[in-house]
Amino acid sequence: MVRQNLARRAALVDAAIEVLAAEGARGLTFRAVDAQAGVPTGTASNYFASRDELFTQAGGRIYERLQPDAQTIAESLSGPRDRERVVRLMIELVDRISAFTPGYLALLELRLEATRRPELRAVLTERIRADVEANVGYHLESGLPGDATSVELLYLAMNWLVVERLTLPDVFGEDKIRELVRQAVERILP
Amino acid sequence: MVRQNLARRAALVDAAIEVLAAEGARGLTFRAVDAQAGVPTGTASNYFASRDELFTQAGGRIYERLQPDAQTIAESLSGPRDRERVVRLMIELVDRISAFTPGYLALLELRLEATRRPELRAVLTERIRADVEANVGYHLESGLPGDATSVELLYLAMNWLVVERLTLPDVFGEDKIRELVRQAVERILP
DNA sequence: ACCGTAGTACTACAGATGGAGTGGTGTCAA
DNA sequence: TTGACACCACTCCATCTGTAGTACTACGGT
Repeated sequence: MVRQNLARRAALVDAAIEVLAAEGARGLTFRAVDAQAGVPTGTASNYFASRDELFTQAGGRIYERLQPDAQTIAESLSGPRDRERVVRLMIELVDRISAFTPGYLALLELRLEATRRPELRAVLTERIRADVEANVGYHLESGLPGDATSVELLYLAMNWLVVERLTLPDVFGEDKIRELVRQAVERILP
Repeated sequence: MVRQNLARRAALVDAAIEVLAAEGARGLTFRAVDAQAGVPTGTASNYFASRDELFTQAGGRIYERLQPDAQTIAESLSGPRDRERVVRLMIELVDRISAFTPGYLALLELRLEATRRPELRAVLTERIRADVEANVGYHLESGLPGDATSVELLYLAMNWLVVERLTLPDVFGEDKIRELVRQAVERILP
């Protein structure tokens, strides 16, 4: 029988994210999720019909957890709308993502797994397209400098910057990363 | 006994790259390499002392195979040194990487695996740092427009663009990708 | 206060897969 | 003849899935 305990279901999905980051996509098994969540063996089996469901639900959940909280958004809407503000927003973005390292690594694992699972690919494509569009829309409405293309280019650069930082931190140092964020904004924005 | 047949060893490393792309890091096993290379079970065990060695050797090999060939380099050194040339170089870069999809996907798998294997992390850090430096050096010496930071920013943007293209091709379409390459160059270069 | 029922938590087991490591045999060439 | 190698076989071990079954808990009805 499929279990309905929503708190436990959420805890299992969060555990799945941790497992993805720590063990990779192929390590995402019912057993591993059980262990990570600290619940008895067999529990995840009772909550998810298949591994595929584990992947798609993790993919749906990660984006919720990577979003800025209300306070961060509110702060970003105050003050001058200049390039310096965008620099600070981007630094905040990179730091926020880095603070949820397992989530971002899990997202990369899911992207790679999406090349093998059509259903997961559909979920991620939908989420990420919406995220990019939301960022563009937010940026344009807020009166910050830069057009849609600027936002997309910043999206590209910031994403890979985070990849570098999280996977091979010694390629660029911390200082260099901050500097690259600043330079990216200053050169990409008109 | 450790085997010395270099041709076969190379074939096994190349097979390892294919396995990484197709099965993920955790799927990189001696058995899987044997199967991919079409050699009898147990062969990879005779050539590599451990899975770790398989990872590091794959990491070392991928970058050789992602480099442009001599002809491409020669062509890039002829003609005018303007932004349009850089646009074409970047499009060539993105297409060349996309043409070796398993290699790039394997590299992503290796980056993720590097968060768990210090030895692999050291190898990749070394290779990638050298690659970035080489690109910067090449760019500056060739008289193309743009400074070191420009090259680094293009590196960031192009890498994630390839990630998008290879993992979730429907987020941006093909045309959009070309357009983003062009826009990246035009905005990042002075 | 009692009891039945539904939904869960937890345990256990059956069945199956797949991989690591190693030893041995046959082959070929110097 | 000797050394290196291709190929094959076998043992041991770790792990996963799927499901059945038991124990617990809360809650509504009486």
